[in-house]
Amino acid sequence: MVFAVTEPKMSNAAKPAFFEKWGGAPHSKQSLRLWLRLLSCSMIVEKRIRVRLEEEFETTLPRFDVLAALEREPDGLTMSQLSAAMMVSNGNVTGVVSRLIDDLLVVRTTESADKRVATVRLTRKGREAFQRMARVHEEWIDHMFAAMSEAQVEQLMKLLAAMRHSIEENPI
Amino acid sequence: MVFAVTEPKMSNAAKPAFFEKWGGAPHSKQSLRLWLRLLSCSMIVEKRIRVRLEEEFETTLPRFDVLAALEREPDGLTMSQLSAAMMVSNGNVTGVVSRLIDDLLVVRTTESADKRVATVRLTRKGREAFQRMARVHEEWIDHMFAAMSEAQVEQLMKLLAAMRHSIEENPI
DNA sequence: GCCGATTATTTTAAGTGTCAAGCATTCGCA
DNA sequence: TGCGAATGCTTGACACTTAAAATAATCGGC
Repeated sequence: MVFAVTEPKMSNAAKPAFFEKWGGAPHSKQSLRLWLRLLSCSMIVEKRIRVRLEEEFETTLPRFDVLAALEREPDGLTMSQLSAAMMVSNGNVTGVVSRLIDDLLVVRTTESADKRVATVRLTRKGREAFQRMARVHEEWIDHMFAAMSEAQVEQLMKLLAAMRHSIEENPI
Repeated sequence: MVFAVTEPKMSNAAKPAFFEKWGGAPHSKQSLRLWLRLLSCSMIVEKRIRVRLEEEFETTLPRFDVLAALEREPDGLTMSQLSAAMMVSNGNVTGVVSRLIDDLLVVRTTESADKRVATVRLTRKGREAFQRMARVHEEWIDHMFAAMSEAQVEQLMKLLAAMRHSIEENPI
């Protein structure tokens, strides 16, 4: 999981102001603890999904993600659109798509006037495979979060939105 | 993950096609949304840390994680303990540690009575390198979460603990 | 003491991820 | 019209990740 090209990077100019303001404060330790707790939740869920996708469908998360992105676009996506949608590098998408082509789940054509552009589309087999997986995938998630109340889920949604705001307002 | 990427935009056109078609009970849809939101926060922070570790220290997150685990154990850890601590496979640790040895940041010895066991320890250079990185790493995290109030952080800690409970009570 | 089972670790194969370099193709502009 | 720059994509080198096979050392029962 590494950053894609599209993510804006912070200039060094923004750094000093922050370090003086926050460095070493008690808030800091708590931030680190929060991050580690968030990360462990995320990693546990993600690993389970990976294992189950492998066990049930003999597939991987990146493959599932590509199919999910294409399922929403009947007219297909170019390789660049796909890599932007998945926030992974262009070269990475090439490999994942190649393997999906080998399995006849997607097709790649160059029907555009611009012969550089490759368009990727789900095949019927790919669409059916994805829909089968997506249904079960949602059940896994629902099951894992079953012990949380609606109120907790609501509250967590709000706080994560706040976190995301904070992250995006404060790029490193 | 595609889900993480597209999640923030899901209030637009993309949502109905996927969710209304495959969503089950309302709680289910909400669980999936929660997971996607959590994942996107986690991924953004993680990718930033990776990029910054590379830019500032020419190192990677797995290497940093190994050093962090060893820093807490002056007597070192065996390869198995290390792989358990990092929650990654045994074979994976072998490669990361090998590269750290090449850089003289850790040492691996077989001083135990049991000659199968390899013990890994930080070198002085490794300890100093880690401490330098850890200080800045904590500042990055603190900076990214700076816009959140103490109360929000507290609340989020509680809710994530609840989530973790739910996940562990409900293995897929 | 010996031999099979267990344990610790490494190796291997395949997939995922990055960046940088390379190859076509197309665009922009003189 | 033609030529250098920009664009879309693939390839290659390297790191990380897993599961499974291989290797090596120890343990246990006889």
